[in-house]
Amino acid sequence: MDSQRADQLFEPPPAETAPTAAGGTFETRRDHILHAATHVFAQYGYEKASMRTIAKAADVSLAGLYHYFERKEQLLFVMQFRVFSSLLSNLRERLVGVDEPRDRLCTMIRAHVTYFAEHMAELKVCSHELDSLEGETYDQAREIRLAYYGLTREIIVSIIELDPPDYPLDLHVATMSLFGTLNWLYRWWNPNGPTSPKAVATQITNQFLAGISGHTD
Amino acid sequence: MDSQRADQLFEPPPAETAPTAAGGTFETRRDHILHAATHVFAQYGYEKASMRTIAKAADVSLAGLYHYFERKEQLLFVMQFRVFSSLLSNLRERLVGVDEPRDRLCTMIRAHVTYFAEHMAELKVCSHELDSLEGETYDQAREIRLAYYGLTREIIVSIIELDPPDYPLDLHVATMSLFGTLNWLYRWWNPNGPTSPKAVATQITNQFLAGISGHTD
DNA sequence: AAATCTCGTTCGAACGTTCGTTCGGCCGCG
DNA sequence: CGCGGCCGAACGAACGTTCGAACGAGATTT
Repeated sequence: MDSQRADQLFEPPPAETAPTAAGGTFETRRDHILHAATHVFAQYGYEKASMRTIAKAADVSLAGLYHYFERKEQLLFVMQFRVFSSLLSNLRERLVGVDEPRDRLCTMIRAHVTYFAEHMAELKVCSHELDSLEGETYDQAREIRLAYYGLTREIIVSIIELDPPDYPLDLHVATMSLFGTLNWLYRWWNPNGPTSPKAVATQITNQFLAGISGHTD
Repeated sequence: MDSQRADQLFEPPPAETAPTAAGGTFETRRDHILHAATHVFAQYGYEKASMRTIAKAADVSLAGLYHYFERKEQLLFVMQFRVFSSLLSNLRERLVGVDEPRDRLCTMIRAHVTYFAEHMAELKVCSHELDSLEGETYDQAREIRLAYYGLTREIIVSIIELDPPDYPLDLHVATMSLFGTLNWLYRWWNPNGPTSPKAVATQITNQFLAGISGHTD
């Protein structure tokens, strides 16, 4: 139970344990399994993905899988928690030194789209399986999502204050319409297809900026 | 098998069969079950929703449920097909006589948001369970979705031609960003909450119009 | 140096439950 | 009497999870 506490998820590798495993340290094997599970979740969906399928994808036995993760839910939780956390910390890093509100939004969207392009399966699962966690695990994942939302909303607020649009604009609606666009990407966009990450990020930024600052003439 | 052919889904009630059922005609009971199933799908998700739960929600026995729908998949398919069809036909109706491209977009968004507000569970399932169908049923549902997409895209095209934006704009990206905003509504918007359907529709319209017609000054 | 022990790692096999689906027959109306 | 509507009970399969044993390498004992 406590092994799912957030503050225990990023412990540094415990000194120098010598593993007999075929892949390296405990953490390395754990990451490998999590990575495999993520792709199975992305392909089949959380409910339809079975522990047996995940075990095969990770090249371990069914029982061996349970040596690294106590429950199926833990696979989803740890994955979501890591992704949301790195998404947020990555955004905070990139925003350092960027002061102009419009530049900050541009940075946020580019960071998100870039992260998506590099971690498609992860973000697909994070977008699609938001409600598959329950109880405390759901609350913990939700907490980070809210921080990510809050940060984005503040950026939008500062843009609005700088240049109010002609029409009344609800901030929650504006923020969620941006997240809608971003979180829907996994349904149609292939980062390796004809439309480059940069092109998508630029257009979404332009559209959204013009949308909330725009003047309906 | 053939009972899932699209053209057989909207047959008028077959003359005057006299049902012994507690609710009326065969079609009436079928609709009642479908309605109950939709809400179970919306609450639990398609995979996690069991036929037993659906049967209880519809107030029929498990075996009785199979008298109206051959397979679980058929419940989802018929529901999706009906919703997409009425969404499309409803939009076509409302667009009759509306010629100004911006008015047509406004009509489209208002129609979609209104439909969402009145059929929340249906659209939630349609948005979230797009990949839960397989094979021919998936293709049939996809076909109507594509028609809906095409109609929306054409509206956007005509707006662009009327007033090109300052920046290069990919039409597919623009259309999908609108659908992203609309299809993400079910995650956060409550039509009975403080933000009215009209307010949401108006703001999404304003934002998107300013977004694709906007001039980044 | 050999024997014993410890412990993290791995697995085959099974547990109990729930799933979608089916079958045989009961009921009541025309 | 016949037949569509309906159901209790069961089917086989798949699910998440558990258990006990085997394995191998390092530490400890003899």
